[in-house]
Amino acid sequence: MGIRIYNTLTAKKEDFQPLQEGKVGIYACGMTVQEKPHIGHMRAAVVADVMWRYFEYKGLKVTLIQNFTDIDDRVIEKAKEKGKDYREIAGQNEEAYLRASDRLGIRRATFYPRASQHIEEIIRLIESLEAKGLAYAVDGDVFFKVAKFKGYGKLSKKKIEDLRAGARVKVDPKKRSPLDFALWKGAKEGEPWWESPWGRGRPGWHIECSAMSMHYLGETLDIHIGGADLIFPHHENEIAQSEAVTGKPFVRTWVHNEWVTLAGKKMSKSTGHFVPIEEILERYEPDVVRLFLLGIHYRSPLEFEEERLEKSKTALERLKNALRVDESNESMSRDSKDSKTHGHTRLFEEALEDDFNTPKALGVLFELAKEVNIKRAQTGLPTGQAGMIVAPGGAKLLHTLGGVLGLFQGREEPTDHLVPDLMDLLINLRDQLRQSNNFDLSDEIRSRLGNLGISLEDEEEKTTWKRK
RNA sequence: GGCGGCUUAGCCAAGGGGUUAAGGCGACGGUCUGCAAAACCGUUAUUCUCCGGUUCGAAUCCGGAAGCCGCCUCCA
Repeated sequence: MGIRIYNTLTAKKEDFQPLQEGKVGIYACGMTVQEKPHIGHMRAAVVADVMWRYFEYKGLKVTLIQNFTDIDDRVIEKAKEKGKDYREIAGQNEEAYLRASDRLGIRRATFYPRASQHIEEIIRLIESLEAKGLAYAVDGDVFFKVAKFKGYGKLSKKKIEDLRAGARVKVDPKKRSPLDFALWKGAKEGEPWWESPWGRGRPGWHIECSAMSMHYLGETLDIHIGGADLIFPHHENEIAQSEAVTGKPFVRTWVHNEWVTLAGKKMSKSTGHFVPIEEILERYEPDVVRLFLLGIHYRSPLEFEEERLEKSKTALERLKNALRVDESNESMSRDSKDSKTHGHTRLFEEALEDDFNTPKALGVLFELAKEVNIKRAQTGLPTGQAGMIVAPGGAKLLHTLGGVLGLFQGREEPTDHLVPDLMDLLINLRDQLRQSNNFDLSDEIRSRLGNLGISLEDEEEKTTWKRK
């Protein structure tokens, strides 16, 4: 079975076939950097990250382009508000984004182009639209003539007539039709600008993605991914601009993720109704957040609740406990011929190949964890050694498959040996107390370590410790 | 007004015409343990919002109702 992906354009799951054998080009709509990134931005990024990891697991080479919209009305507004240069605002939020992205183990995109760095390509694109009679300039602004593009509305399933009826936004009087959208905006006093054939100005919001995606990935992209709120008008407009110029299909598979909600309502930068990702990462380790995000299918809304993060935390512990094996033992790296684990691999792959069904894939991981634990219980060996017996097929596989979801990547592991050495010392002394039946004192040690965030587990042959 | 989505156990969440309706969290009982922890075993949905229909057979398909959410405007 190959990979099947739900395509917004056709409203169906389709067999995915890259344009070029063995290579996948993905363009991910990134954030407009007028505000801090929130958990919703990370959801979109994690979805793209898992796609990348799965494609790679299947031997495909992925190029992922993710833009930053650094020049746009909102960013300018924010800069004015704070009395700063727009580049400063954009830079700060970009950094915050990348910091959170790195912590969550989201792979760095191949490139992170910025709108402001591709003005030339943008201008060329607008010029060809103008030459083809699909764009018109009015007083320094340039608009796209929507009526001239057949198929407008095919992505969002909207009819032009309905849109007209529903238009409730004040229409720019310069537009010939309310549906037309800006490709280029003339600069007002005090705004950043670039020279152009239409005078000083800046690009409209939609054109940058067409220009940059085609610049890096070619005229037809395998996959374009973004939040469902971008379907209309953003992606609809991207299709219009791009296809009007090239005459080729712009994107083969459109992927849209649903959002993260807060109290049932969509998070949004513009309303301030959101939880910044950095605030969450102060309280939860990255894998907990990943588990939280992947615990529901990407096309369903996900409610942000503390309780769910807590559940994810406990659930992650379960996986990590199954994973605890003695890494010094070389049997860890052996491959297994265990048919049962092959079954798990197949189920895991089937889940992800069915439109990236991560909740189902996680279910397989939990079942696998159980297998590992059962073997451990049967052999009656302490964690490390029993882990080793099933590790090649069990714990090792769990680690590998978890890795496809971006879990257990060993980020932020302490490199300092002092703590482990001190723990060995403490455990050793406590063992002596236990052997002499001094349980009051040994329990006190355990309890006080607990207060420091360290839990001890006494097994038959040895005591293990971990951070809570 | 136009268009789309969702409703599965105490909570979260897969499934999507026919074997026992995945999995996680929680709860209860048991095993193990000096006591714990971790882990294991057992119990926790005769039923999938409601009402009709199609079918030998529906949680799954069709029609309708109710509730919730979204897009049509900046948003991941």
